[in-house]
Amino acid sequence: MVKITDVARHAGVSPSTVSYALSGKRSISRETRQRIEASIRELGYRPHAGARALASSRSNVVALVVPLRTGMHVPVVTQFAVSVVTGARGHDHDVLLLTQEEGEDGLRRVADSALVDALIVMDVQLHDPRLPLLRSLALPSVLIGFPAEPAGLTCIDLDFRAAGEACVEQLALLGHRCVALVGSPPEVYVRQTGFARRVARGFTAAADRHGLASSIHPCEASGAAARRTAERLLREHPALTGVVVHNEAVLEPLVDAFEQLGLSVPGDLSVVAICPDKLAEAARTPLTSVAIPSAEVGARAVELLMAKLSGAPVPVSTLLPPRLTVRASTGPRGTG
Amino acid sequence: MVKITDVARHAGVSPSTVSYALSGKRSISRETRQRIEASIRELGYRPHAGARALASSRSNVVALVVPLRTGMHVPVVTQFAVSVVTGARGHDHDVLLLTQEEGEDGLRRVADSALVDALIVMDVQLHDPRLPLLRSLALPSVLIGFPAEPAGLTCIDLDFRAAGEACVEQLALLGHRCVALVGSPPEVYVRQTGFARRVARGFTAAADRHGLASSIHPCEASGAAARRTAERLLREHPALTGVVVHNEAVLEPLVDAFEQLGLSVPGDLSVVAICPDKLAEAARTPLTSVAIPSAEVGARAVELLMAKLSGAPVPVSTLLPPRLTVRASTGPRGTG
DNA sequence: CTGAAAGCGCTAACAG
DNA sequence: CTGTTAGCGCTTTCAG
Repeated sequence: MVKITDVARHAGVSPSTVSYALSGKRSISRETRQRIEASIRELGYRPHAGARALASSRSNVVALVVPLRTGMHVPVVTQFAVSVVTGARGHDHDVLLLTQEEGEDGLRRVADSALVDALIVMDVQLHDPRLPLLRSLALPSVLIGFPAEPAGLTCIDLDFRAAGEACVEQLALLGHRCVALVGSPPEVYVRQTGFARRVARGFTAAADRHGLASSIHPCEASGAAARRTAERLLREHPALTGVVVHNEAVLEPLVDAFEQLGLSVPGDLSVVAICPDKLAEAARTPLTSVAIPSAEVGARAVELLMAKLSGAPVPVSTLLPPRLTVRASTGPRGTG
Repeated sequence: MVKITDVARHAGVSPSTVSYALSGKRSISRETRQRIEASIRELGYRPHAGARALASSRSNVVALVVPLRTGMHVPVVTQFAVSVVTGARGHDHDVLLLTQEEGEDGLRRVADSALVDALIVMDVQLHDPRLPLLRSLALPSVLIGFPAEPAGLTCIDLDFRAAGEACVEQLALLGHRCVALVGSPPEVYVRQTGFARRVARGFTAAADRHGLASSIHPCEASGAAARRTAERLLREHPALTGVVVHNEAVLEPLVDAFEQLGLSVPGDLSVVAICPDKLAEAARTPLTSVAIPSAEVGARAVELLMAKLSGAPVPVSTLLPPRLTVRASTGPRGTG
């Protein structure tokens, strides 16, 4: 293994100079730096991560805690994780992958052992048991999703409330008077996941504001459940002409079900989804949708974390504004 | 921060004794060990990962390189990653997440800096550019998937050739005489991914062995492509009664298309999938399938890696035998 | 602008 | 069965 003293000798300087050349923490004459850089390249030097972490109290690794629960849309989580890795690499950090399963002990373990020097936690619940720990930990952290009480933390997410509102606004604009929200599976609401509730709140608030009749329907993530939900909607709300879907798994099955029940989309029924753009575009009937920008959330989360690591102040809350794209699944009421 | 000397003082022993109590590398009297354990608990001691890595030349971290290419089924990759993390934690290791994007440089970086002490690489191509590096690296590695020449490496995967064969055997058993394989998207074949080809080989070999007419059809991962493929199959192969599908994204759309074209499954057409059991079970018509056991592959990969880390010899190749489960999508020929 | 030297916290000989 | 001690490779004062 080639070490810093090897490079120093080869370049005819002291180890500390090599160290400073690498970190940029003090100025080095142009000539010296070039000699050092040449030596590094020539010898193939790579600083020992452990030694560096020991001496500097910085591991340059961030932990990413990913959820494994049912009801989470896997591609969204994955996309997010990938953008975190990419973003972290851009700041010379690596990413340690932790599963929800490890819980608070896992967080404490990687924090106390100085394995990582910051944390990104996904899928935060309204009353997440990890919150007290995260607040007390010396390490900076960024949460994806909003707990009931974000004070003392740093949280980021799509503004799901505004997303729910935007969907209704769009339907109202098109003249619809009776709308329904097909939401996440019941267990997602039960375990008090913030984003599901926020969509529901925004949906209801906007509907009330515009004087629309509205109802909310949690839905399991299966084709059969989608079918049942569609039947129930038509039976219980005969005046229904606008549907907001916040459930990736049932997007296509739901539209299929409506059509098999004799309704055309968007002729008889307009559908607005809250989902990744990719999904909305790929649907047989491309769906008008509010994007879930996983990659952007991931990138921003890393930026926030790096800011905190460098001591910069960051906002407690970062809410990304919803972006609605009109596609083929919406139209004015009564076109059919 | 509480360090090993604090624990040693508190327990009235030397630091090395604490270290040995932790590692188990030499025997400690029952009484001493208990005193040490009590002190550790009481003080909340957690060894500094960097210091430990520096002194022991072991980071207890393994790198996992995940693919990001199109045509990979995201849930399969994710499931695999999760089982690697879980397995690694079971051996007191953590997992560093790397993306394919980083390529060979990324591998070299984490290896040379001693950030990790072993590698798991997914989605290995037949002539993967990382192979020479992996062969030359001092670190042990395990590959998911088989390159053209696995000598000098450690590879594990489902036996996709046998999987392709098993599907055909099942169809032959049911009396089918003309079969087709709907495969991965064309780009997967083009970039020479081993598993796609192996399925095709097994499929063809078994068909020939049983005297069945057979054909192979790569298929894009979209509903529209599934529909086109279905139409084409019926047009070009009117005698077709058995279809093997190795493409998670088109499973449901393909069956839907067949039915919309007037064929019943399994009445007129039997369908066998190669996909995760979950998908096969969740389909509207539960699909007879050969399982893609991501979790098992991940767990086994970790076991192989840990064996290598401990110096034990491991086989170059580990092929998991296919497991076929009969569900509702297959039946004897001519039932319709 | 550069060097010398003192650790960072832990492990693993070596010694008993 | 336990203690002493010499590093592991790097960063960062302190000194010049």
